[in-house]
Amino acid sequence: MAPMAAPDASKRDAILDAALALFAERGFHGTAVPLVAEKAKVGAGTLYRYFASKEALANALFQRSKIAFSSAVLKDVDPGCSLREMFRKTWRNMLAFHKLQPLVLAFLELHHHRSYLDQQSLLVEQRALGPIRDLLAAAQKSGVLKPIGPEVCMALVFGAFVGLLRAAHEGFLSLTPKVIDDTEAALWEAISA
Amino acid sequence: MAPMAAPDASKRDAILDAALALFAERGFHGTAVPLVAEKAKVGAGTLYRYFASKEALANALFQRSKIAFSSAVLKDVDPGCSLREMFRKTWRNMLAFHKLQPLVLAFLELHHHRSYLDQQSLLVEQRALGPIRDLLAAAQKSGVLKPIGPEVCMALVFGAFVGLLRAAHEGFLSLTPKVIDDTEAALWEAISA
Amino acid sequence: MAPMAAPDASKRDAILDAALALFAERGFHGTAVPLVAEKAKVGAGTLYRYFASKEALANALFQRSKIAFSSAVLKDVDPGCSLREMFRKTWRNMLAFHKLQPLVLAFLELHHHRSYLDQQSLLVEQRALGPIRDLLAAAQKSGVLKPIGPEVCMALVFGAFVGLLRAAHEGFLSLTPKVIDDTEAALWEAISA
Amino acid sequence: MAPMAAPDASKRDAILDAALALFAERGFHGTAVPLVAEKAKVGAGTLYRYFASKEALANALFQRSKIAFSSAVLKDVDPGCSLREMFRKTWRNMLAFHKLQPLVLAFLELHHHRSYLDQQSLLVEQRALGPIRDLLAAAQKSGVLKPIGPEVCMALVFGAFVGLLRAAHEGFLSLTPKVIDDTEAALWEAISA
DNA sequence: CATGAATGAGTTTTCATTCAT
DNA sequence: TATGAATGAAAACTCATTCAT
Repeated sequence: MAPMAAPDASKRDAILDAALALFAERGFHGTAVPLVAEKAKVGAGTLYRYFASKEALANALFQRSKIAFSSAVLKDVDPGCSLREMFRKTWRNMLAFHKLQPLVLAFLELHHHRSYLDQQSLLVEQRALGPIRDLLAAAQKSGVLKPIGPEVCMALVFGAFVGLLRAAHEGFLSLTPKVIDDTEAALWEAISA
Repeated sequence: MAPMAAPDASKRDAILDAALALFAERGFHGTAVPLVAEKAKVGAGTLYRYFASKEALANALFQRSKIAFSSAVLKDVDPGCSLREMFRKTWRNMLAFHKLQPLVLAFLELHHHRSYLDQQSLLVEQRALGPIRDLLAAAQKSGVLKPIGPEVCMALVFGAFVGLLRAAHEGFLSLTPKVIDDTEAALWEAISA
Repeated sequence: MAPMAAPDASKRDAILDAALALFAERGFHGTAVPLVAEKAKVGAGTLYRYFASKEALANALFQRSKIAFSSAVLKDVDPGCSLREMFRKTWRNMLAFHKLQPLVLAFLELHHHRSYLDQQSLLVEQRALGPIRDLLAAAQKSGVLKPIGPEVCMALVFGAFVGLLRAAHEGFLSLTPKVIDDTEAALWEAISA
Repeated sequence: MAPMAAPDASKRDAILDAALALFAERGFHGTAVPLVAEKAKVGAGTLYRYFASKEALANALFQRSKIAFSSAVLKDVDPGCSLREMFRKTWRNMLAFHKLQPLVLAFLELHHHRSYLDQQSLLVEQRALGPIRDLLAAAQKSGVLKPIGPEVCMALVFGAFVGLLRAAHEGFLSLTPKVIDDTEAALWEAISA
């Protein structure tokens, strides 16, 4: 009944990609399903062969996006490096991801997902943030970071990141290499002990 | 024809308040107009005597909210004080505003308004941020703050603020006085020269 | 949320009447809601102000129909009469009802309602048949009727009645006064001791 | 173009059997074609190699069912016997058929077929009932049965039969041997002169 | 003026049928 | 020949907006 299995993965991806672009731009409630289908170049009914409902589509997209971003954040971050170096790499990863896939972050961070996220998606979100949280917790214990709690630290850094994206998105500033380096340095001062 | 003027301001406010609660919770597209009318205890038709359309209502609400928040941010900030003191006051104002009117910030910051904001609203937003921007620009010129551009500075601080709100909203942390003071100190380190 | 209350009873009745005609002809699943609305001369959305769903409409119609028919069956049946007389009156009531409101019986008896009837409707059906069942049970106890159980007796008589309706409906026979009297006599022989 | 001929009779029967089960339970309009195909363990497209349309399938099923039942009714009815004996045998045949193939009668009698039956099906129905009608006509001429017309007689007996099935189906009574004998006797009294 | 019942265009979703494999 | 993924027309239902009262 619930066709979560994918007979044609490329079509499934096309639908997810179309949904990403539209949800990022207009939000979940502001996007009509036939519009997603049209952008994915499939019939409206076809979409329902891959996702049981509009909500199921949004959840699948949310999970794919969360995993993609959180994987990218810690990519090539060498645990042997100093925390200073790891933070620099992490920050650059985040901005590189934004450059490569701006829609993923626009979808994840510019919108409020509460009204349709299911348990599974919340779980995925928790798991995705786990490694980052753990890293911060260890760094705070070691005394390199301020003892303000890993959640607070994440909220500050990630909030600032989203703030920059949003400002860039709305044309208030441009994410030049200088801005990236400046903000990275500033945030390191904010969180380092 | 276009009844932008309101014969009964209290009724208009009731509609805006109802819209605030519902838009903050479910977003613009997820909220039905008759529901707003019901919550405001007016007839659905009456709402249209005060606002030309659902979009017009959302824009009016956005403007009221932006102005309310930006006024609160600089409230009682003494220009004679040190910038350090002014920043502390500003930060506390932001969190006090959140405590008093959490829905206003939930509406403004948890949702994406692009799809319905009109020129007027964008203008109001610009104007509301002007004084803060000017203050930061002056502080950067004077060398108290890092020379990272007032927009970047605002994006960092305000983004971090929203990040904290969001994390609190989703239950990851609690905005205790200690957290407020810690984050204020951390962000001052981030932006001060 | 569920608008079972009726602001305009005549419109509600118009919808029920339209649904009766269409459901009787094409059945529940074979009838589109907009068709019902059109026949009732209301907008498609209006129908949903009076009935929460297509199922709710069908249940309301079922209940109205069951009550109408079961009331008609025992109408003016004098408990002082002989059972023979009461049966004759009952039989004539059933056929008179059919003549007056053929659609009600077509809806009730030509279709299968299982897939959408709710608990309330089943209860109404039970209650509607109660008096008839009781009458038959008493008559069997008194020895006037064969001791075959009131349910069996009802099934025979009512089944034969529906069989006649169906045959008439399909053009195999005509319900003339002679047929009505003949069948009444025949069925009396079937059930009387 | 119209593949009324079937290359593989067993597959055709599987489809008819699947349709029988589903149509009996949910009715024609309430049953999805892919569901029929799935239950028949054939592809959805295959079904259309055996039946030109959903309607054609329903008509074929109706005809098969009508013929099966009407054949069963007069099975082993010895024309040399008394009419009393023939009626008894007929009645038992009907109930035996119900016991063996309850779905066939549920499909035929619990639903209304008007909206999709074609001319051919109506003809088959007529022909199937012919022998029974002829037998009754002869019996009425001979004076053994009441002179109420063979159609009326059939409507009474067959209607009562369906009434019993329906009551049993809905749990109001159980078709025990005693009930079967009692009703047979009662109906004989109803129709015999 | 205020209302809220009425509406029809728009929403999500289903399904009879086709056709590329 | 058999398949089942694909489809778009149509289903049930919602909602921004209007207008008679």
